[in-house]
Amino acid sequence: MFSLSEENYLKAIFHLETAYKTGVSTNALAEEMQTKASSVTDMVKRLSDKDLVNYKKYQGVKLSEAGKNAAIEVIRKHRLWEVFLVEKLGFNWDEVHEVAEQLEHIKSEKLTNELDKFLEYPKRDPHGDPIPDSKGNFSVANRVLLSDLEKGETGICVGVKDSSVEFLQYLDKNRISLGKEIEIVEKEDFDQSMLIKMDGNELRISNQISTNLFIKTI
Amino acid sequence: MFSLSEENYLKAIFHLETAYKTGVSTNALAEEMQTKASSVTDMVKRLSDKDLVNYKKYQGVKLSEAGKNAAIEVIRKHRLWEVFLVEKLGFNWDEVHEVAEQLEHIKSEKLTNELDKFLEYPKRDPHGDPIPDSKGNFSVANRVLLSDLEKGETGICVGVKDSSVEFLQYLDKNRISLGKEIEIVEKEDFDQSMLIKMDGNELRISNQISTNLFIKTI
DNA sequence: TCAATTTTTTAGATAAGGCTAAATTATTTT
DNA sequence: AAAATAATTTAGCCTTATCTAAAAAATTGA
Repeated sequence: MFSLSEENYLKAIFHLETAYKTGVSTNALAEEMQTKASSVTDMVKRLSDKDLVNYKKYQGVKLSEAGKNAAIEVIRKHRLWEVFLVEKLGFNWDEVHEVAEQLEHIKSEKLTNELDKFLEYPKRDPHGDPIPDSKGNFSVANRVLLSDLEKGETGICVGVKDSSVEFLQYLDKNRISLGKEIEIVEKEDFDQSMLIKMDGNELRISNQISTNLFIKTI
Repeated sequence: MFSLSEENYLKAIFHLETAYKTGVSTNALAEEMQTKASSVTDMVKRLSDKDLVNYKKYQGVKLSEAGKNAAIEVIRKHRLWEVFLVEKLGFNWDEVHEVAEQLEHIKSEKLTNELDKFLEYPKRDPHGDPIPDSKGNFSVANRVLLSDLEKGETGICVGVKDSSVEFLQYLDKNRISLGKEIEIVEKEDFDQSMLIKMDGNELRISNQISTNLFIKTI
């Protein structure tokens, strides 16, 4: 079994690896983990001793097969608990992250799998992120950013890239939620802001918003 | 907030205090915590610095009001999660302890209270132990041990004192569960074993069994 | 009561995980 | 290609929670 700290590092490395499709630098990992580079070096050595990562001095770090499996297991638990909190306990999607960060470290294979069953094997968490199944398989999304759509195109909102409380509350305030159909009425060349149409209403959104919304085109 | 270790100590002190209605000795606490007396002394000093316990050298330890509240909160969470595991995820009553030991440390008042609501404010956990409400109030049991009943008396099984896997599995094997009506057919003076009647069948049980079953007389 | 025994505390170590400051290696710039 | 800058690692220290061994206090019992 892995310690809480080890699991958090593995998860962070996994996220950086998939986001940038490259080895992860010490500094990037320190930034992600909100800690110091020297602490990262220490931990990365320990993970390397346990063969959870491949690490060579000054050359960053990559997850091994075992490390990747461990990271995916943590992510699976995190996302299942998020579904539980929203679907069963009535949490809002901006309230679940912190609690799921704790719940994701509970060690019990039976618990994870029974929870999965209880939730009827959800495919996505409340932010639209895919939930790995018990074998670690992700349903890979074919989704694009709203900012990639052109004037006249239409799509369905299927996920958020940024899942900070602030962004999620902005979306709530503007009635944007997963499943909503969005049409690009106008796209401003100067600042990339967009006028969109949703539920028959028009709404102007900045580039910072449209680059954080995942869309499935129809 | 308290560390995992602090919470476990507070819980252990609470259990020993209520079981023996007296201050808790270093050795007793070491035994309960499966650790060494010297480790207990260290921790007890830390708890005392935080005013969670009252401690004087060589005189054992007692929970302060704050310490008692913290302990009850952990116990509340433990027992609510046990109900969740059994009622919602289909765990058996001998499988829940280990997982609940982890879940009891999750910090989120909202989570605890929403879980309580989701479970419809259960009064007792799967072993018959009372669940404190959000204010920390226990429904105190008026229950006796099966071993206290005399020949001819009848009662309903309402809880177990020992909730080890072994004992619980023994009970399952013999179809003894909470809510069952039990009649004392015969009581053996020599070894205190009993012949009991349950569901129309007779069963002989040892003193070790009857001193670990809580009964409500009718 | 005073010696023997038991209980509890102190002292000194250890391991995980983190920090700061200094040293070292890589990468850019000129 | 040397100098400047950035990234990374090392060294040494801190905290929490644990341990063993030894010392001290409390209790028991002859």
